[in-house]
Amino acid sequence: MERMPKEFFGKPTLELAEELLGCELIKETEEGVASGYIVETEAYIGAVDKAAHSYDYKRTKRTEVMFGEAGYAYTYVMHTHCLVNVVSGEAGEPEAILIRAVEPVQGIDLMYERRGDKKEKDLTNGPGKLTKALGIVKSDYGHLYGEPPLYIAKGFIPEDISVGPRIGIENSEEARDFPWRFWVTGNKFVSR
DNA sequence: GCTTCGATGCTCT
DNA sequence: GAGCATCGAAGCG
Repeated sequence: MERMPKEFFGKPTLELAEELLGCELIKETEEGVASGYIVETEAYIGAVDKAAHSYDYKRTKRTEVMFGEAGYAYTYVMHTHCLVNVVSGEAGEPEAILIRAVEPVQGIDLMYERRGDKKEKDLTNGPGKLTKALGIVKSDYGHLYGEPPLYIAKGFIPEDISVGPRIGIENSEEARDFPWRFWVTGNKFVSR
């Protein structure tokens, strides 16, 4: 297994969002290792994106990590769920890539334990589901991807990639139409 | 304190 | 497969 070097994350956000598809996202815990291939991502570019927490360079305790260098984890707790992003873009630019879906690879038994007795497809086909399945928690906030317990490694090369508008941001005016969602065409673990 | 953020997992069909 | 109730934390004033 080959971990991504920090330099991998040092490219434009939209480009990185596409290249993350097929990469393996790995989380190590005391219970064991769980991982999955990333099959769906969304880019958030705070400077122009009303759907982002960091819109208009709004700097808070929560968005702070997005202003830093690329390659760090931005975990965001919403309700009972936890969503995970990869910080991208130049330092000072609040940009990140939300991981929306993965395909289970390692520790599938562990995922069933965490998620309950569901179909395999339901383990990780949503942003809140995959964090629970992999055991990603709020305290992973600010962790650098590349070091255990949370990191990204090479996976597979997607045959075909689709691009389209993002999901769940209807209240974000023109930002809702930005084609900043990427997914592996035809993969059944994509959320929809 | 009140508002603001959206996904999950029911149920019903 | 569609509609709806429900859930917690952070920001802001």
